[in-house]
Amino acid sequence: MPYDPSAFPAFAVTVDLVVLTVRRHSLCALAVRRGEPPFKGRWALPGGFVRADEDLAAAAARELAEETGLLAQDPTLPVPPNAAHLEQLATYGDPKRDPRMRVVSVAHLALAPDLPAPRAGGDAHSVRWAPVESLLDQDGAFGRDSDLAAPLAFDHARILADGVERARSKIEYSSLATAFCPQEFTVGELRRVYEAVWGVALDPRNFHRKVTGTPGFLVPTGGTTTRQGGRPAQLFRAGGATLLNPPMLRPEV
Amino acid sequence: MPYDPSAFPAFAVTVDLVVLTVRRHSLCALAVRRGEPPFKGRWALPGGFVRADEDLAAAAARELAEETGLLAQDPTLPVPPNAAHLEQLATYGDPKRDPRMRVVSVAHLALAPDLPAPRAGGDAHSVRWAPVESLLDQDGAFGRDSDLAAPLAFDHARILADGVERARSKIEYSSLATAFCPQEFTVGELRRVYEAVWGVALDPRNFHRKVTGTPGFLVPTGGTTTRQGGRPAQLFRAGGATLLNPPMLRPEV
DNA sequence: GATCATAGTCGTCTGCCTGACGATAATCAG
DNA sequence: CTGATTATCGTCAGGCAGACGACTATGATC
Repeated sequence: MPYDPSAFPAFAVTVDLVVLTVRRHSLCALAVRRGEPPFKGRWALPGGFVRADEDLAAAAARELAEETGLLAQDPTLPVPPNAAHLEQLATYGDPKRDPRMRVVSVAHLALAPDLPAPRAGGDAHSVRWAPVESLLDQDGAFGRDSDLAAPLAFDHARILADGVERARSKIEYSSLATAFCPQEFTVGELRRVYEAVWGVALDPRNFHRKVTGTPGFLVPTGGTTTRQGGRPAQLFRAGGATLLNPPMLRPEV
Repeated sequence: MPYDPSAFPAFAVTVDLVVLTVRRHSLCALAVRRGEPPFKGRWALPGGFVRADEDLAAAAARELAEETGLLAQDPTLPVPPNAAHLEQLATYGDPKRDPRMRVVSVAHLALAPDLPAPRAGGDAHSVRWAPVESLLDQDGAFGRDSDLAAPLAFDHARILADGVERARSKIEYSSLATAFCPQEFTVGELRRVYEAVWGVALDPRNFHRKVTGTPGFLVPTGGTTTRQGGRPAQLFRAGGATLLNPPMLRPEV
């Protein structure tokens, strides 16, 4: 294990972000259009270089804020209205993943509520929310006329797929699905998050029983809302519980 | 997102290994003694630089083979007798984690059966299996006379703790516990793996019912053994199933 | 060889949780 | 007022897990 500082290969280190949200009953990811080669004009995940004196999580939080205006959640602070969950996903370092040089990318996963306003910064033509199926669909089933038909740049399709799978499995045994909801939400809204992330339909009655019967998962705020139509629904906030036991298993195929 | 190859900070990238095994009913990790500063003489996780044209997984497999003679499992090949499970764990990149320079370490988790022979290569004084509790015990409860009393070098205690937690949670919902067993093993041996990893006692009858009743988890080889004493036990191999559904939840506290 | 300790294997019972689904409640659109 | 929509409560059967009794097959000990 030689440790001569001049005797190691130099790498570039980046962070790439899988930013997920639920809009219109569909799981969407943030994509940016590349303005330079390689893959110029293609869609890619947001990301950028880690600075020389910057922690990986800090770099991911900075990129997230630059692209979306969202703040990474700090457990020691009260939750601001534009907080997103941020966690490290995995690291991708295939020597050929970037044709120009050796780049190791530490991918992060961010889960955000549906943003009412377009993102701060960046122009609307080069950054957008897109349903994950269309981003992952390499065969162009979403139509040749769509500029989303081309696969994502670099190995970003793989990174996105890994991030989606992480989100899908993690909401099974944690309360992470609330990260997709605004601060106050109804049981039905939370159920639609599960349905969008898993791509299945859930029984509203059993779901209601499960989430309201799990101690610490939801705390009622006392208010009600009819924003979904129909009978007014109770509003809840996320409770302190982070681990669901027993988990809510997604339905079999 | 500027991409000028000369305009990015240079990082060193290493892989560190959390190699776990079960010996004498106790979860143990591989530790190496550092021969040079910083942290000279302290115990650390095995690891080393990623080579200029080497994939991260390949670097981890190489280090694993160098330290233990174990081969990383390749799903496309028949399982050799000295195969170990290897997966990426997480990446650690605090700017101050190495006092000499900026080093980003991609930690990997390896699960291996108890090795009957000492490791090939390396001398016995600088590499050893140690119970994870003693490695993680920073307060020296294992005695000042033990050279294990000092905490692990760098942020390796944190990495080890993350690896142990990954292993603990992953054997809940996967068949990964078989990676700690030899190719053929009994239900009782598998149960002792769970008990060692979780640090709890499990009911032998319920455990037997669960693992033999889960399709694809275990396949009987037809043989029996009495190496544990008592009534001869059936021998099994790991089946094709990798996901346990429903999972085997570890008992509450 | 009888006895004992040890480990493995098969059953039983009870309670909890889930999936399926009926029924009722409270709103809005016509 | 009627119907559509969503929320919420209840019921029931099946599956699974925890607790634990019973029996089996070996080696060790007397």
